[in-house]
Amino acid sequence: MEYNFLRIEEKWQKYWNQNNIYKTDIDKSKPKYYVLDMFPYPSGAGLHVGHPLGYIASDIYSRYKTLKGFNVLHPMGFDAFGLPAEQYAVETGQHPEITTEKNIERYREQLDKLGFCYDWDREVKTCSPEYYKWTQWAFIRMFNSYYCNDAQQARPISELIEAFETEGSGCINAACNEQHIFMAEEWKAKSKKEQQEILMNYRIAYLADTMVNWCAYLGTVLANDEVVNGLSVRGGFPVEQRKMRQWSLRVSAYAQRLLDGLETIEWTESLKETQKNWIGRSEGVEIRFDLSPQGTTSSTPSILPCGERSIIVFTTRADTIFGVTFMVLAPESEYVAQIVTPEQKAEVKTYIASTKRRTERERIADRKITGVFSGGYAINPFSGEKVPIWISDYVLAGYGTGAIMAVPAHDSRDYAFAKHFGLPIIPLIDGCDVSEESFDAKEGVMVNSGFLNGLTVPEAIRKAKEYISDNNLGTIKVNYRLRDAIFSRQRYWGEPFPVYYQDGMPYNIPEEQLPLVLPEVDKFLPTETGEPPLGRAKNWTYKGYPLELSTMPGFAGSSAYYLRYMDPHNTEALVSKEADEYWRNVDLYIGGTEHATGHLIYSRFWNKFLYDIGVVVEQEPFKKLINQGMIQGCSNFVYRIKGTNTFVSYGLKDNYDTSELHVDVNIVNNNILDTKRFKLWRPEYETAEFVFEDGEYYCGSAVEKMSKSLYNVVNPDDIVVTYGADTLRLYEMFLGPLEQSKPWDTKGIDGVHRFLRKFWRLFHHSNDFFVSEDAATKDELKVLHKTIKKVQSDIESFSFNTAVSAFMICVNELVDLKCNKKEILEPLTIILSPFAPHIAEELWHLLGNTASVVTASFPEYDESFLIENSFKYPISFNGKTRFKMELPLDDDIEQLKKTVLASPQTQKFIDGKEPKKVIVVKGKIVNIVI
RNA sequence: GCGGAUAUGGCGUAAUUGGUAGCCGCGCUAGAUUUAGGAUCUAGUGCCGUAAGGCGUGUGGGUUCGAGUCCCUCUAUCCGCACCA
Repeated sequence: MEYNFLRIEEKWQKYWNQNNIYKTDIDKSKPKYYVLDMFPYPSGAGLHVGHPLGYIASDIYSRYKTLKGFNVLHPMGFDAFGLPAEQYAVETGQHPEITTEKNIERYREQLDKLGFCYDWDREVKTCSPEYYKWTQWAFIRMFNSYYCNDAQQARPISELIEAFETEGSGCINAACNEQHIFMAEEWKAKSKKEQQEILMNYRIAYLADTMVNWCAYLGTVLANDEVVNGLSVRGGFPVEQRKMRQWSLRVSAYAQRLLDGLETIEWTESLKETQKNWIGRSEGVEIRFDLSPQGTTSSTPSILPCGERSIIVFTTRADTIFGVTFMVLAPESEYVAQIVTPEQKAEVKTYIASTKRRTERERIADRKITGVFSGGYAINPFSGEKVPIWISDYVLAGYGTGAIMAVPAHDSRDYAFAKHFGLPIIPLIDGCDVSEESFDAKEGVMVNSGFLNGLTVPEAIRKAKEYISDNNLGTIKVNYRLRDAIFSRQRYWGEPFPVYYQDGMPYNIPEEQLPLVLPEVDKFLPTETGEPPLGRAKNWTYKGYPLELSTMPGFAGSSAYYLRYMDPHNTEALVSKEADEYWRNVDLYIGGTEHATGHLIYSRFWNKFLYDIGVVVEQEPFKKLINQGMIQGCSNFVYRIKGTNTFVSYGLKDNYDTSELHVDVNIVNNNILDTKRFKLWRPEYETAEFVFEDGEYYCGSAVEKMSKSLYNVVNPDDIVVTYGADTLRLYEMFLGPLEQSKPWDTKGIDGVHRFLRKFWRLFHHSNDFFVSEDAATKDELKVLHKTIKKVQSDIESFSFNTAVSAFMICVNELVDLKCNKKEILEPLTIILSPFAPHIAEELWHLLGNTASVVTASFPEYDESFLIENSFKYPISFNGKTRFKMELPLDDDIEQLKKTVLASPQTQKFIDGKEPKKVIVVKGKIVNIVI
């Protein structure tokens, strides 16, 4: 009986399915373990061999944890709202739901073939109303909450209203867009609409005019993480900055907690670093520069903050204030209008118009130094000097106060600007040379700096800060780069906002009337008047009031899905208290790095919000996170002689004028082209001729992204048919460390497949399953215990490649020992089962066990047996290892030394002399110095 | 520019965490079996050398009886952030 993987895999997949082997329930008698994969977006292309890498790893770990006695939650679902299905709908008119369902079905089929242990009863789809009801629900809660900076948590908006009614806004320290100062009486005198407008400033989900990334081609706004280098991540279309009225989530209020939380979770340093960069905390001061009287237009009354004629800037280098030689405002800054003098007005206007025309992409592409003098001056608060105020687009309106103090000697951007416009540069650090470039490092001793002279930079920063707060020149302030997340998308295929408009102000639909189901539309395009597709829906109103026309972005549905898996069918709550308190959070999360600044930030924010309002018990959603590497494609090329249909082999291509063409990797083996299949591949190659090299046609190769258009996609279904799911699983793990990216290489798969067949044959004699009931020998037991120990520690450290190797070594050794004993096979079956569940299950049953192997428990290894029987310690002389020696485990070091020194091998090396030194490490003789 | 990571045979990788560098697999070489191919089995395979031996973990240095592993220098590659004041 050969190893018939197709029969075995089909049989057991059916059995697991029918017997609900992977059904999970709350079981308080066992410790829980929650293993989660980042759920996929079901694209039309289906899975390629790269996708399952993380899924295989999480499946192995889940099965292992189950064998270890944990109650393991291992669910799967689909992130089903999104642009591709909608783009397809726009082009074909087919409803995105149909496309999505079809794709999900295909994904499910492919996943099932790999033998994963998902509890499919818990499947979630973000596009189903039962699911997005809770996305909408969370939105309403955010809408009805504000962020209290004192308590550092979200609080109900009703508390804010109460405070306004009793004490006015003075006592409130809350995250907001714009401070409003009013007394309780003033609040009460305001109209409902005015009150709502003020409250909108505080809500965690709020509507505001914000600068957004507008992608005209996609017809929607995008979040910051969806834009890279001024192009949309999806599609690569240009994105411009535009002011629009949009929903946003006040993620920035959580910046510090998002930062602090990183210290409590086991993520890789690089991922934490990425998030730290994205949050971008910087400590500094906000300092006030008063305007020089002749520098302002006397006709405009000042409405600047603090009620004074001044500019507030943010700096992390308070120590360099003596070196400020000019100031710069962002072109969009609200200060600009106040400061520009009549003489400069025309020039400034022209400049601002020109910066507006430039997209962000252009600004990044050609870093031309541009700017214009405003005509105004400010007073340096430290030196009393008068400094000119400029306007330039190198200062960002969205960060800090949109205005900076420029210290050209110690900031490279200010330096470039100063050189370009001929502004003075004052060096402040002893001995630094600023004739060619600025000195940006935070080191050295201060000079030219009044009361800071003689201090080192860190000391000077501290002292300057002290001086500023003592003299009421400004405040100590922490700034974050993290912005609020723009939450509206002018698209169809997303969650509708549970919001209607009355008198121009938004109000939420009552929670008990959720879900607000996505309406039908005739087309998936914007309306003729430029409204989002929902503008086409009939009766899209609530109690006669118009409903919001935007939908939520992709990250809305993926932000709390891990909670829904805990209690997926609950119609009363996102997750029940009981389920949440049992499952708590994800113990192991596996997925790609591409979500570092998107999903993984939003999810953490969303979770913290739910924590604040008492829905969840854990502050962090994902305790441990592993980023699996990408599996790249290995493309092959053929070389066609230009103007002919003749193809020349790789080694000879330089003798001809050729063009390089991608060829389907599935008709290439070992870089050798199957010319017959090549001719059949496409009609135009039917008459192809070849110039061979040693009788073969060799292809060129390169590592590229796995993609349909590069003909380098390897489909897991094909591998499963040829080798079986168990081989694919083992091979993907064997390829290398989980976190590393690596090219797919079909060549090596034979080795792994051979191993499984060898293992199978070891327990089959003349076509029958055969195991011996004899007791195992010491050597056989040693092989077993060594393997258990190694595989266990490898799984626990997620080193699955070495675990597979260990198993292969084990089988080789058992073959050498001709061991086919039940006593050995039974535990081996269990430890193999996470990796190759089908063959393990088959052997398990052939051994006469009826219950499924997943209910067995992971075998223990016997440490003392291993120690007793693992001998051969290396013995070195003068640091050079000469031989291995069998030594007993002995605490008596003196006795050990004697044994070693007395041995004939040692005598040969020390040649009768007395050794100078004997070094013993961990109870073993290691080195003898002669 | 700032930050993170990596560097070992022809290739993917391993090294009990400071103790025989190259496990396991691919590939390659030779042989056995087979009508042939495939499959299987046996032996070999870091480099130089007929051999003895020597050299070897990106570079240069250091600590140590002993370094792929620890410290410093440089180099290369990959990733993240980037007019963030």
